[in-house]
Amino acid sequence: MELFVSQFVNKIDKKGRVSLPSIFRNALPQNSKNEIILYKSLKHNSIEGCSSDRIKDIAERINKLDIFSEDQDDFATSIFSEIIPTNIDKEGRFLIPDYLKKHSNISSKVTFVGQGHYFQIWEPKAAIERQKKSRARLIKKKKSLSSIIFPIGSSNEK
Amino acid sequence: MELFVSQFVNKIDKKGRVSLPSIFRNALPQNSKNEIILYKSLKHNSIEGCSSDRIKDIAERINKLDIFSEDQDDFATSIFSEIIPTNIDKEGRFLIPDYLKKHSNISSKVTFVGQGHYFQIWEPKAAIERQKKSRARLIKKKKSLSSIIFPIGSSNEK
DNA sequence: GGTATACCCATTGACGCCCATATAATCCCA
DNA sequence: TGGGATTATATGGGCGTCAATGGGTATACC
Repeated sequence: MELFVSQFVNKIDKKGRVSLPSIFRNALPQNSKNEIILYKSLKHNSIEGCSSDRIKDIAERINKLDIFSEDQDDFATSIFSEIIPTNIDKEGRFLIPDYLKKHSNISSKVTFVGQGHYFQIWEPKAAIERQKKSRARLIKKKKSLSSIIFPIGSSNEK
Repeated sequence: MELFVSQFVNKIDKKGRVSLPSIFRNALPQNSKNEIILYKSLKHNSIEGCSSDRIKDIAERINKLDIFSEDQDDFATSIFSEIIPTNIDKEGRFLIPDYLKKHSNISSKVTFVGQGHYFQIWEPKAAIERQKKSRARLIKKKKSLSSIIFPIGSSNEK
């Protein structure tokens, strides 16, 4: 399966349309190239997107839960009600619903961030901030990890 | 099979008619696009709706329960006694019976909430409340039930 | 008759489809 | 390998279609 990788900044035009980056379009499965699914990120003020195939997989798993169970009800509400299918036009553009724009402070430009099986849509400045933090966290983790991996007689270089 | 997904707020007109959202109409099976089944939610002050095909599915599942069990009796009573088949007109609108409106405090507007194989109809403010709670619960449950929701919002970076 | 519901038609705004252009990327051939 | 030619991508805008809504009227049922 193709993955969503790399990063792109695109404009939102007067009509609210924005181009899905070409290589993201190519990463969509053959049978559903004209639709993507958008939803609020559970962790960030950003939007996440994926192919409809991916959602169908999840839907099947949820539907295998007991129809009268609490879990089934919770998942159904949290997931099915919060996802937005969005059509991609012949030029590869789509519309971002207003409430998702608000959620992520998006106005005139967006940054697409590949995340493998899905991608994120950020307000460009927020995307940069997020990247900095995430990088800093990684470096910090490496240090603590190295103290575990090389606990004794490790080089003292910091 | 098509699923009921996403959310829509629609108006109830003077005659009591309300449009079933277009993508919900499309999600109905080909053979029964002009009818939906309405019933009280067992859990909430909301209405639930689905295609007549789904009712047939549920009927089969109930049949498979032990015919002398209490569950069988309870389900049959609570489900089949109170469902309302409702016609959809040429413009895609239908009428919500008064007693269902009262049950869910509906007056001039409703929120349609996709739940996969079925959908809910809420008084708009109540819908927002319900969504907040359910989102909070999902985030809390995320880790223990990650096998199901992993595909969504699954960046595991902290 | 009075009430309720279905069908028909009209309006408005949003969205999809089509075409156009500029810039960037790629190709191809000398 | 250089440089013009071709193609692809991102973007802009016109216009027709459809969805949501409003309202008139016919039909049915009590």
